[in-house]
Amino acid sequence: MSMKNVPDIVVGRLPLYLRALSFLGEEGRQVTSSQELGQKLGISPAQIRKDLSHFGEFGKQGTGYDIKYLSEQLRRILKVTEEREVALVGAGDLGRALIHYEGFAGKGFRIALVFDSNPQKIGQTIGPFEVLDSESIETIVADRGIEMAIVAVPASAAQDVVDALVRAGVRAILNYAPITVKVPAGVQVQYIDPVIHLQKMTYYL
Amino acid sequence: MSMKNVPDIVVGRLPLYLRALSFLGEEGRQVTSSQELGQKLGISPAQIRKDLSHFGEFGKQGTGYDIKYLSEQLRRILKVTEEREVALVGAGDLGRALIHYEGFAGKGFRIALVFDSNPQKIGQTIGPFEVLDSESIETIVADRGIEMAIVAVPASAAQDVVDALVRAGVRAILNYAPITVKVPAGVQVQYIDPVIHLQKMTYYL
DNA sequence: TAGATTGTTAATCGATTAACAATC
DNA sequence: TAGATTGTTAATCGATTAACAATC
Repeated sequence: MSMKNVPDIVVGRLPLYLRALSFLGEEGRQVTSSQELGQKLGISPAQIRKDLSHFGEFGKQGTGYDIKYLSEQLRRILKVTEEREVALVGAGDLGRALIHYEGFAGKGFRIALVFDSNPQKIGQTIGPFEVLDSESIETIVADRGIEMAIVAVPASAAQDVVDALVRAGVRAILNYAPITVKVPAGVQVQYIDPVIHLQKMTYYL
Repeated sequence: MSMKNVPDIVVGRLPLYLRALSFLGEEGRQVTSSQELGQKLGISPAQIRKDLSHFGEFGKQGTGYDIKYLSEQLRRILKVTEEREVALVGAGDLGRALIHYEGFAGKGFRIALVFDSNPQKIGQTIGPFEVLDSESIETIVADRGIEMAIVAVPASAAQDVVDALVRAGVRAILNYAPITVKVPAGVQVQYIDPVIHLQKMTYYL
């Protein structure tokens, strides 16, 4: 199904295209062009057309791209047409923020389980969730067939949590802990660390 | 002061090197090598040496790098030897999580001001902060000479907040709102959006 | 038709890697 | 010394851009 050999960096831009298209759609727009998208995203029009050409032909010469159609195609390519269940580990401040975050809806994800290892938090109710014991990650996540997880625990706990998730069959992890974790081949990890982003910028100040 | 023309992508890796060195230091280690760092970060040793060579010579043949010394040099290069004050806009769940986040300490940043536009939140105390009215961003941030900010408001409010920050003299913004914002040349923006990271990974599932 | 914009090719540009002399 | 690892060069690899025929 997925095209032969699309560079990672190209795949990484598709979600940005999809997000920009969503905004245009919400503004009631019907069509757009590689030029307009590029303008909004700070990416050259040529690059956008080249990126899309890895997956097919989605535009019309002289007209541009139908926003709804291209959005559908990108959702299909990215496999976010359905909402996937995501396990969240860590019910601290960040975990709570993620539970209450409304930005997942309609973008392909839904938090389905929440774990924490703190006995004071286990059993507690946060939003629509009862916090489960992290000890049960392996059994519950595996039973439910969940493939994605978000790790929002302290750095010291992150590797153990990731190991448990991997044993449970999770194949994609978004890690908020400020540590590079080890995972077997075939398991993907993405990192979010505000310090890293801030430090990148101070160099240029 | 800053070296001629170091590629962005190289600058972007320096914080990762610094973070890895910090961990090694905390483990009591004295020296490391490009090979070990590469192993931990999933980056080739040659690339690490090349990256560092943009800024000087920090290692010893046959031995490797003194962890403390290289850390100091990287902190100097990244300009995170002192703690910079950061303005936080948005005192919702995410804002609270950032206020309570302990990972900024010692990494070069300290949240110094917190703003929100919700009258119910203004004046409230969160951790050590009184929440200030977003209307006062321009005056207060400018008075205090703050150059960096974190935006943790809904997408619909983000551009206005960014505009106010820019008018206040902020030159580096970490934006958690899922929207690409417009800023004048000379102002940097970094983005954190969990949906984007998750969507990148589903492609490979 | 005239104007606009795609998809694609070829050229350019830049980043990564392999290899090794230098040297600790 | 022998072994290890740096800093750097040159080669390779890959990504971006410019340009344009095709065509809506």
